[in-house]
Amino acid sequence: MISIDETDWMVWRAMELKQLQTFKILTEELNFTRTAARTNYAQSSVTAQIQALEEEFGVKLFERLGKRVRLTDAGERLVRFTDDILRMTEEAHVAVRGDTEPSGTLTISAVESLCTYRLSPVLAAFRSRHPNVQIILRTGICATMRREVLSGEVLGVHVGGTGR
Amino acid sequence: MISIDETDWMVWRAMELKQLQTFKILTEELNFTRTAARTNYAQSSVTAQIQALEEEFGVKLFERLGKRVRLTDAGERLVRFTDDILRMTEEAHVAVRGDTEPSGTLTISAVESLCTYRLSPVLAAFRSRHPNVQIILRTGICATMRREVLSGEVLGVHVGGTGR
DNA sequence: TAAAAATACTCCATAGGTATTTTAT
DNA sequence: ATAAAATACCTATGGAGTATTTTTA
Repeated sequence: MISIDETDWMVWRAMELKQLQTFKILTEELNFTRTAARTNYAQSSVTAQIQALEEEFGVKLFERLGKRVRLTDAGERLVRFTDDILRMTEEAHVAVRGDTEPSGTLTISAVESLCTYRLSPVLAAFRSRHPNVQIILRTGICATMRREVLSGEVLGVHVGGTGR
Repeated sequence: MISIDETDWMVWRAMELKQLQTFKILTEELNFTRTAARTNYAQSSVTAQIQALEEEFGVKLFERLGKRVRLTDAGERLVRFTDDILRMTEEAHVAVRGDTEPSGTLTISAVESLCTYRLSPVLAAFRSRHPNVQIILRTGICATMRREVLSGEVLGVHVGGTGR
């Protein structure tokens, strides 16, 4: 006789913060398409993420009533936790960096060739490490980097002062 | 003049629960190799996960002193959050499933061929959906499934009564 | 019939593994 | 000399996208 139990195995954890973030926004929007827009996912990706959560929990989180989307009871229960969990991850970010994190403004003067070939990857790395530092490039145009920034090749950076 | 700022971008969220789980175990073990064993990752994967966290936070979480590994101050700060975050995800699992989740013992009698070719994938799926159900197979040996279970092909299931 | 979610499929980034090198004791 | 972490490299998985179908108001 073979007995299968799970008591001394860690529960399989497929749920990820990324999904909880999407879930949270969907609870606000109650609309997959708008949620996709807000999260920069495709609509089908939102569906997939929510389905993955529903599969993990073994319950439906939303009722799909044609054009109406409603939270189920299980979804209501999850919402309380996700708010806390996501808030706590934000706090962790702040707390862990602590005081050691430089902030302020960094102004860099450079000739264009240097800027093009050397600086942009360095800045991308620097910025990912020190997001509280405002970076100002004191050079003419630096077309290549500007293109990279605008096209999103340099992650999470954008050219300021031009609207938005 | 090009000005780069991040103020109206959502903070990039790369941190995932999977990594926090590994981080937590590493804080207990203070040893990458043992952590790999406990988490069923390769040692290099543990390194990669921790490095990803360190990159996201922009600080070292552990001091590597040759054979000694120690938590940094930043690591100490993170540890408080991860405990809460991970505990909360566990609670979410329980709460969301609520009363709708079946529990108890499921006993199945089957001939060995059925068990081998049909049952084991079904059971794996069933079990991932209903982890509180104890499954008992009432057949002779069912060698194939036993092998799958022991070798980990059937995720998170193990043969009970043989001392872990 | 229109608006929204689910499905089918495709692709590629990357998470994770293996093998090796580096490092500190 | 040894034990442990980092690195280099590769591979396969699955997350995310596009296009399409299904659904129901």
